[in-house]
Amino acid sequence: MNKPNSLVKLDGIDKKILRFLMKDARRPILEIARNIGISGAAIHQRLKKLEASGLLSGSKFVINPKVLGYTTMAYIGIFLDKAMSNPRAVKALEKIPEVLECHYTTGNWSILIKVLCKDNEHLMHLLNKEIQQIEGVSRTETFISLNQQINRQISI
Amino acid sequence: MNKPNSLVKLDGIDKKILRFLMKDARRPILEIARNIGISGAAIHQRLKKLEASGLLSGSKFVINPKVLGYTTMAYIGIFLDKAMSNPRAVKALEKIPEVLECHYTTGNWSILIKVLCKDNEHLMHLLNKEIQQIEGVSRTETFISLNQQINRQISI
DNA sequence: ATTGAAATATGTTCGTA
DNA sequence: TACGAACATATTTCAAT
Repeated sequence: MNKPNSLVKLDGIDKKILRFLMKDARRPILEIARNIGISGAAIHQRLKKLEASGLLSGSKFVINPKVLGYTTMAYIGIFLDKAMSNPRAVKALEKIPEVLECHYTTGNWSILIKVLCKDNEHLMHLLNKEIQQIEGVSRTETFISLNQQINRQISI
Repeated sequence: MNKPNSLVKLDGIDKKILRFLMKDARRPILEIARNIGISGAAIHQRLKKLEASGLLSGSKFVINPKVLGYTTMAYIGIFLDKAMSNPRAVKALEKIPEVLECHYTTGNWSILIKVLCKDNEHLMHLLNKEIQQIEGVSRTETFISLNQQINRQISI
């Protein structure tokens, strides 16, 4: 990792390499090398530098939850009692596998979470038996995603 | 891809393989093979089957936007005029690279989007000069993520 | 479904420019 | 930085069980 506030500068070749790998992390380096007309060793060296800079935080296999029967995604705004500390709430939310994201936000709520459930019944159970049961949670507002139309990373 | 409504069943070995690759898409298959005590050829075959089933939607390099100076993430609820069709709004949003996610949601708004900006000024510019300028957008509500505390995929 | 072995391709290191 | 060559690993295919 690099120093906290140093910004990384990418040249055109870095960007080309990253665009390939952001779309497909398993794309062979040598194949990318042939595509952009540079040696594999050079790409290898650049990737090592980018990793050391902290820009690359890893790679992931992306799985399609629908194929496992998870078809209901929702955002839930959570109001916490004044007494309830955010870290304790987050700790409780971490234990719920359906919770994929958790943000401490400005605005109406204390916390905004994204959840993934099999169906509406599963979501209802999650709300009533898991989320609402967390000590300090006073009220929730749920927004079901009927359709996710954009899903991408930062563009470089 | 498999047939629309067929659900995939994973056995323990599939899950082990996927857990490795969901954490690190470039982990060599042979290394996973040695870890779980099965041949590389067997893993290769299982992955091919999982890919054919539609469960694997690919792999991605994950980059850390902070290192590029993008430190402000926000969710924006968008109210659309009755006359405005969702698809046209989505088309306009697709052209804005700061928009990382877009959901058609139940509840207050028509659309909920996630955006990534360099700072608050950038976010303000995005709101006033880009989002609000889209024809049919009547009002927005912004929630800045002060801290993302959970970020993960479905657990298998 | 799984295996080992063979053939092919890739990852990695290093000396040099 | 980039290169090519050499070496170490990994991927992929296949016949056999």
